Amino acid sequence: MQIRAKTKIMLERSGLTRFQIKVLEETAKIPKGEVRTYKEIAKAIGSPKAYRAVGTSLRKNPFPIKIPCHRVIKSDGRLGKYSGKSGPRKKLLLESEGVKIRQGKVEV
DNA sequence: CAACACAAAGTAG
DNA sequence: CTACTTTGTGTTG
Repeated sequence: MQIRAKTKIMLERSGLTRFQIKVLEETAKIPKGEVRTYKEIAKAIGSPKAYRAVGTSLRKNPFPIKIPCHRVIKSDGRLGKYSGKSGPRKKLLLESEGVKIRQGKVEV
């Protein structure tokens, strides 16, 4: 699912930064059944070291409807804090999309 | 300025 | 292997 020009304008208008827009676009481009690491996202938007900023941005997730943040994981295959303690949501979501989990890690 | 849904390399166990 | 520390980046409070 790709973000449309209209949506982008909407994002900018929502008070997001350029960095955010790119993060959201990249995240929205992740195909079903696949995952992308924070690092890959950061690299894709031009700041390979801003992986942390990516996480911060997704955490604030302006559009949870359009942005499947559960497809964004850590570089070593772990899910990250999205799963947290409130229950295995990220894991279940990913598994439902065809991503296999191996002992807390995404299948490599 | 401090914290954060991170990464990588170093040290310690 | 896990856990903790430091450095780097951008957003949030």
